[in-house]
Amino acid sequence: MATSVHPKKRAKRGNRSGRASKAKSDSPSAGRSSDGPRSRAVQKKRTRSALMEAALRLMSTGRSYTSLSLREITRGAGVVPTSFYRHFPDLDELGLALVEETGLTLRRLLREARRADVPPIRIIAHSVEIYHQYIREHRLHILFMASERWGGSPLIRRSIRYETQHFATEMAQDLRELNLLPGLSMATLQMICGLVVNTMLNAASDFLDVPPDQFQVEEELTENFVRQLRVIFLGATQWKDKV
Amino acid sequence: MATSVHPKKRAKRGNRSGRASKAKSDSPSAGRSSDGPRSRAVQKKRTRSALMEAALRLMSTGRSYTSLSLREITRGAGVVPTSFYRHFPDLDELGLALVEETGLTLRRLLREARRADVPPIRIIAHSVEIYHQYIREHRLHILFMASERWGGSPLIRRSIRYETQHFATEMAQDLRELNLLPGLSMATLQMICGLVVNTMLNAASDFLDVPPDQFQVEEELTENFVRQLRVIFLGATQWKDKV
DNA sequence: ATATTCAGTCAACACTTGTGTACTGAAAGA
DNA sequence: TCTTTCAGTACACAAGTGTTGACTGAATAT
Repeated sequence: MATSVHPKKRAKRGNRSGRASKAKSDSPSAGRSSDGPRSRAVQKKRTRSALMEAALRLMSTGRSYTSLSLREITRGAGVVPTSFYRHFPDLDELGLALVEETGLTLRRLLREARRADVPPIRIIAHSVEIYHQYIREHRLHILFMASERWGGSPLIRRSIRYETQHFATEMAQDLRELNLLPGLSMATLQMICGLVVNTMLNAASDFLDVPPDQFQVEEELTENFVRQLRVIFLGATQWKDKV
Repeated sequence: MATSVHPKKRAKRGNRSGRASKAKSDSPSAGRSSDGPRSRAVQKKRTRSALMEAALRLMSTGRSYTSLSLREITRGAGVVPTSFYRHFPDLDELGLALVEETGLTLRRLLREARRADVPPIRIIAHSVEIYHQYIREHRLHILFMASERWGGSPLIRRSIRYETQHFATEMAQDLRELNLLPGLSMATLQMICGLVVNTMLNAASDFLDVPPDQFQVEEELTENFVRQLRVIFLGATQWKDKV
């Protein structure tokens, strides 16, 4: 307050940690505390996911995964830095675990959207609703996926690419089975689904960049997203595979 | 004077460099060397762009901008770390300068593609060719733009978003003037161009992740990109604005 | 000719970083 | 019961970080 005689320092990059972090030593707080059954295996899993969760949490203020440090993450998980190596050899490996976890829930999303017995005219809007809700529920995972897709680590990038391609493929198969877009080759369906997935992730990123209380903006973004999907599917119905 | 109680805490960013980085001292090498006219102003500009160039160069091996350190950049520019502040108050500000520079060349691209008097059937393929070449020429700038679009710094993100929106708007105006897609409202054109721009940037990212000698893969990606644009424009021609 | 400006340098600061080695103590295995 | 395993800790180290303040000397301004 009064002490800010210093010339205005520019807001630095993302790092707003919040904690004054006077603690000189790394502070264990979840290490081996009070509650629950303490079998070795479950405790290990617990810490492991505490680490993953901490990483996501640190990203939730707009920072990129690559800019997180090992120490920050362990600090956020309430564990001493060296403990990290009991779970992952590497920060990259933590990232890969996150990708995998996200991929799992993505597939669950697809399964849910799949058994939508709604009239074909409503199918886009309905899927978007599911997706919309999904984004809110798994906010941080999606954030991670969408922003590290072209982020700093080549390994993570590759892994995400694999996951999204897989996702697109499954989606293409669904389209085929539901017999929407009849007469399109699998390759074409795949191409279209790739476009859809990209549009989904872009929309998610846009979405997650607005503070969660801006209802008006959310509404607009969703509207725009639905329209873009409409354009794509409109184009898809007109597509003729060359023979 | 100046109570030396600096509350400055925030300064971290990951450097997971891995390289051995032998250079112990910061090495000036472009500071005030040999060639050319040395007026103060031009020399300043020279160093400034050396810094920007260094940042891009460091990113060209797959690292994200947010993970670069100030010292790395100055080292890459052949200048002592403290010199940085003569040009930018901040790493964010360097990033913003890069965004601006990229935006300029983007607009040049658009101007070039605009005066394409090719038959409408060829217009997509032709534009893609221009874009393709453009990506190769400005590889690093595009890389920066496409990957920091959802990268670590909120400021940079915002700035890139602004730039791409601007780009989409100009593109929409072009479409209107060329009278392709007649009968679509400006809002709809804007929505469609937003989709196109996203697709462009996604394609660029995919593209830049492929080592530059993989001709086959490049070909495939381009093909896919063209097809996706076709779907979009096909959809656009079918679109009916509600009245 | 003299004074001023200011891009770049230098040395030092307080701090964070990743990781190695040795230790601890409770859970699991015998 | 005794022994082994191993998640988490404590401490240490070399190396990197952003930023400060004082200094230098050539290009400008007077």
